Amino acid sequence: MTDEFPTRYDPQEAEPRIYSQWEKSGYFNPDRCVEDGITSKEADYFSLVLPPPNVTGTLHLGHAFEDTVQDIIIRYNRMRGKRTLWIPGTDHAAIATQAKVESVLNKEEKKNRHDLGREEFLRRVREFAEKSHDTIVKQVKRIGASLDWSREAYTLDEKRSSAVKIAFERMYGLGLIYRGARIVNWDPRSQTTVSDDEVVHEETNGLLYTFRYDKDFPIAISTTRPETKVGDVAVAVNPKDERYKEYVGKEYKVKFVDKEFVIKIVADENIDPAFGTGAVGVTPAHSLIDWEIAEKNSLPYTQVIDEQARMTEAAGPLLVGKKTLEAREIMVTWLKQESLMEKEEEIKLNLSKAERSGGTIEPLPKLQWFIDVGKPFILSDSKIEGISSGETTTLKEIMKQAVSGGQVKIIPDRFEKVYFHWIENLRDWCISRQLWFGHRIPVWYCLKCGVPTVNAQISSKWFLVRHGETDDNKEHRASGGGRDVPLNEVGVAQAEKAAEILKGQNIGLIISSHLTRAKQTAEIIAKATGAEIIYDEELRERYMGKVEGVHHDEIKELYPSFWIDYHGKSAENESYHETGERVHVAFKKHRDSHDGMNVVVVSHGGAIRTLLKHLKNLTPEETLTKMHLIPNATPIPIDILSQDCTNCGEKLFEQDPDTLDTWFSSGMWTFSTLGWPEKTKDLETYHPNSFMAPGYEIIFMWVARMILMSGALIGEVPFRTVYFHGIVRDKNGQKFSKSKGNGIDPIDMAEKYGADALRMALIAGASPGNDVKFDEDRVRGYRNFATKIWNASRFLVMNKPDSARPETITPTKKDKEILDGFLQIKSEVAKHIEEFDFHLASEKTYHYFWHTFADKIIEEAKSRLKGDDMADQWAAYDTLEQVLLGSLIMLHPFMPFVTEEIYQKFRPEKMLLVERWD
RNA sequence: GCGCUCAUAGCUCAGUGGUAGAGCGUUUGCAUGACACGCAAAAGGUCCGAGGUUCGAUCCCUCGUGGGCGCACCA
Repeated sequence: MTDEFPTRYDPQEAEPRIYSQWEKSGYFNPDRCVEDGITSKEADYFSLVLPPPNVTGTLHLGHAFEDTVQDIIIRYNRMRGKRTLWIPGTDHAAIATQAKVESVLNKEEKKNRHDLGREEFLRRVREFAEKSHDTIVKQVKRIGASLDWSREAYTLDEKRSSAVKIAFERMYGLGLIYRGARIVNWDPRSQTTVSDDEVVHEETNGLLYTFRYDKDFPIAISTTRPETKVGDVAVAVNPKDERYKEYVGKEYKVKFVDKEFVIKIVADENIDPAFGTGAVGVTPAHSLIDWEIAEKNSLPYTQVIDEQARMTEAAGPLLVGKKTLEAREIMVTWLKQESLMEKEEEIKLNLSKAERSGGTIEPLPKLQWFIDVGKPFILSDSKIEGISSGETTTLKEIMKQAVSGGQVKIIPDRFEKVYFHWIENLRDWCISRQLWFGHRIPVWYCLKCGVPTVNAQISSKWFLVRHGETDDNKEHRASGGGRDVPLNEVGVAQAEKAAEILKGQNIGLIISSHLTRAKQTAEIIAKATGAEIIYDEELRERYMGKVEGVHHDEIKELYPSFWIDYHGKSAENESYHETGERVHVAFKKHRDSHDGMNVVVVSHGGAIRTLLKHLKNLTPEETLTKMHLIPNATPIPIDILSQDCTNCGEKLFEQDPDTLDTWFSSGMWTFSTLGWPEKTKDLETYHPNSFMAPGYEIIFMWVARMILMSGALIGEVPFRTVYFHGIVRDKNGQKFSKSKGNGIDPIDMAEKYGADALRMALIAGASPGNDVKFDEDRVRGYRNFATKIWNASRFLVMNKPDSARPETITPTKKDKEILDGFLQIKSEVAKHIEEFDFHLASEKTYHYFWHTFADKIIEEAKSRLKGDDMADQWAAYDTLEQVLLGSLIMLHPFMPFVTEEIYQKFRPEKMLLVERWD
């Protein structure tokens, strides 16, 4: 017996073996438990869903901690006989993952995402995400998390994508999602908008400048950003401010920098008379507050900063094209030269930064999609306490009610205050992101009139493809319908890349220009897609007459209007106008005769450009100046929807290029994982979730959004209890982060000391909502504890009485006391778990096992086991065994591996995982 | 500015209205037939400061000091 019970337990060997045994049993899946009669069909449910880790790399100790908390409660409830479901999954984490891949790309290949193009970049991101996913799954399993892998989900998988689409449509239909021009937080570094919650404030030292627009202007204003002042339209003062009362309502013409302005004096409550001069220059385009003041007073706006954080043309010749900081210096110098500067003083100010990229947020007016949190709508089917079905409510109200009505219990309760406070200050949620990785916004704009269609299915897709590169292209020679040159090497590679992209698009037909460069491109695509090619000369490039093959610079000299005159024919060429007409007619003909299939059209730069002029209803000027040149071998998708444009009846659409805020899909996590929008059995059975264990740092980003989405879409709260755990920090209280290099891989800890030890170390010192400082010494301590459990069990095996087990064992008074004592502890532990005091529960089991069971009970039993009284030997042993097995049950949620391993040595036919606690 | 939170043994942290606990560390014995990742014993704390409530406070209240964090403003 001692052969198979060495003095040391080896977690590294045992843990993976035990995990796969559990997996094979299928008992992580509640359906299986019911089938095998382990769980009653009528039993209560207990469900939770794993907060999906971001596929940005690997898990850290914080995840291990989070997983442990959940695993404890799920194992406990499973052993209590409930139908327990814990669903695993991962989050695509749009901005975080994209940023990660971009930074790798930049480091390793010195490229940005635009160098690769949308499709290729996304392929790389997916590849990366998949790798991360695999690592993450391995890690989660190593920790011992008893997740039902058969239900694994991903926020970007097919089911979740379709759920997102339907959610968007429904919320749009309810008027909860709208498109509007508003001031948004623009991150110039990652070139996207971000939500208010993704902005962090950093205190910095700044200068407050006080100046006048010109000498005759009656009021001096204060600002920290003089460069934005060229976008001013008004000066706002407090209505009670006596100094300025006489000016309110008046308009002044000013000459400022090199522009003429009209500045109106307005009154606004929000202005603090004590700050600066008590007068503020109102810059609606670059400040949210100013935007609101402008709205109230019907003032116009001038955008003077662009998406690159550079000054626009509207900023005037002195500043145009300059970075904002440069522009600031220029402004300050100018103000001083003109003697308009009255004061400069140092002040502290908060700089807004994008949480992910660190870019300085630039508030800009942009046309974006928003969720309206204050809009009244009818919640048709409500199970939310305090809001009845059919009642008019708002998203804010739902979020408030869910918690104040007690349906969502927040632990620890101090976070309720934080939650309510956030809701009070909540503004509309900007959900569109200018990122590539994520759920594409399910909105199509009519190519012709631009009107959006939301509730739509794609019935077929057309792709316009310009041929790959030729030597003419490379050497900047005009290459029209009169020249027939082949692809060069680069061009072939480009065509192959395009073919790769189109391969997955179920292409039914390729229609190509007959010119060699197009033909070659089409053939490469045909090979990859298996589609047939038909040729149409009408799709040829614009005929360039006398300049065919001539270098672009030379053309500019010879025929200056050649590239810019839409109707020009000066080089005996075909005009752009003529080309467009020709190609458009051809395109229309093909469109009509190849309905319902996905088609690739291979043509040329000028031809596609002028075709798009017709399709998009552009002016000649827009076509030639504003529209970008068509890149080689990059498919331009055009969607044909199941319905025509409701505004103009046209059939061709392009999808909104933006993607959704990643929290939009994570907000649906509790029900999208259960199969929503289908009315699945899972959804009916397991929603709302019983429990949820996120970190308190995502209370707004995620938890509030889950309550919002769940309320809006299914009229339910997402979960009953939300338990906020703290952040795991290093020994010195620092957050773990890659940049600090203090990261610890939970796998390393599990390999070194065992997952059981790691779990105990994480959970034992952690009261709800408080941060945990991680100390390897503690892990070692609990590794020792695992060994203690092991050896106490070993003692029992070695000291089992030799005689035959008697029919009946009569416990002594002492035995009864011991058993009563144990049951007392066990019920206390159960109570702690049920009250989510996992730290108390784990410490109590620890203390009992070591210092009561091992140190006292076993020690005291030794003399009885060695005594002469056979019956008493058995009585003593039987008590020990009962307490041991009971303790293993009690310890199992915390230390699942070692307890399972030992339990099966005593009860080979059983599995502790599904043994009953009571 | 508003709010939250923490301050307990050398370190990291639990905890309680009746003068305190764990892990690691330290000291002293022990190779005691389960376990040296152990056993037995021990040292070590005016439970941040001041005041209040109470028969009694480390725990409740007020103020203060010093950390951490959130939110808002930031012209």
